[in-house]
Amino acid sequence: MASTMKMNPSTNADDPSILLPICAIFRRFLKKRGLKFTTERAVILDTVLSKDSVFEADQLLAEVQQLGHRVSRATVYRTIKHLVEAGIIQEVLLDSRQSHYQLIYGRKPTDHLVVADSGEMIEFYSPELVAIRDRICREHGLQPVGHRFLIYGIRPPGTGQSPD
Amino acid sequence: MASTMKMNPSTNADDPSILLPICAIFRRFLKKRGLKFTTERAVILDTVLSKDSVFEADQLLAEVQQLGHRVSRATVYRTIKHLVEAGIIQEVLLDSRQSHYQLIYGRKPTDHLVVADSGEMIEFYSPELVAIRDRICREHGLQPVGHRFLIYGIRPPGTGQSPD
DNA sequence: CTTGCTGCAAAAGTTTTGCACACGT
DNA sequence: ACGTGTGCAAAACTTTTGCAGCAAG
Repeated sequence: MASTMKMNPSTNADDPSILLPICAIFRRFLKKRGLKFTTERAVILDTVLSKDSVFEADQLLAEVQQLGHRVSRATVYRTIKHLVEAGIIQEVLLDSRQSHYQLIYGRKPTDHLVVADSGEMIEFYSPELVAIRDRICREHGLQPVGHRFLIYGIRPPGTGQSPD
Repeated sequence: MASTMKMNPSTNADDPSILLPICAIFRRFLKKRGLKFTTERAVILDTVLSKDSVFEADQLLAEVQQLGHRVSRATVYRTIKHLVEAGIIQEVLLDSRQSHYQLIYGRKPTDHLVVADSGEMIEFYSPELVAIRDRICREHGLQPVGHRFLIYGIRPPGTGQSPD
């Protein structure tokens, strides 16, 4: 277990000192583009920040509305796009039928180990993988700007977790 | 460039000796499940085999129809599902709006380096990456059954390929 | 005030499904 | 013959868009 960490790789609460509050980041981003920081965008951002793992647009909408806010699906989608552009969240390719997103601002890049049986997802961070990624990029004359590592595994027989 | 190969990692024509013809594989798979090997399925499989890289359902349909075959979109989707179950093709997560597939039977697992600017995709195979993948899986008590590595890179400034 | 934003509902795009008929085994 | 498969068209689903009124800077 030298290089992969099985706990949550980083919670933003860990050291808020080095980072501007994400809200400020977003406001600055919007201002720079002549866009407005509306109540809806604030509420959506807040909800995003409360999520500790991967989420979907529809789920986000549901949570926002459950909190009693009047926000439409269209606004959620529109805001997600801005959050991605602002570098606050990232699209995570998990499944081609629906978009998944993840908070990234101020977090180490995380990858996912998916338990094929149960769909359970384990986050991990492997600097080795990143090193290889960078080398492969360089070998092709490119500059790495991101990656997505998805590993699928099954529970070996007799682990006591058999699904059927 | 010790571990990544920049050419097409493997063409099925390379050594057909060790593998059953894919068509036979598919027939066997279908028979085992009490399913039928229809003309439509044969034509779709043939078209899949002719593709040397990632493809989409709609594109596949278009090609099949261009060859003068009367196949419906529904059948293409249904057949793709079987091909995946048979282990002949694999879904490749590239983009969350549309499913992408790739022939995998008899091929080394390949990963993709995506040039963010142009969308160009470079296939590569890295045994190191696979080794790390296997180790990470084992560390979590899982047995690796697959993976997906997607690296995004940009052309460094002054490479003469500037998009704008 | 000006400009962008929101909600709504309709549109767009991909994938799935129900049904009546046709075809492999 | 039986049980599946097929095409068609409609449905289901996620995401986008046009528009009229609304709100942030």
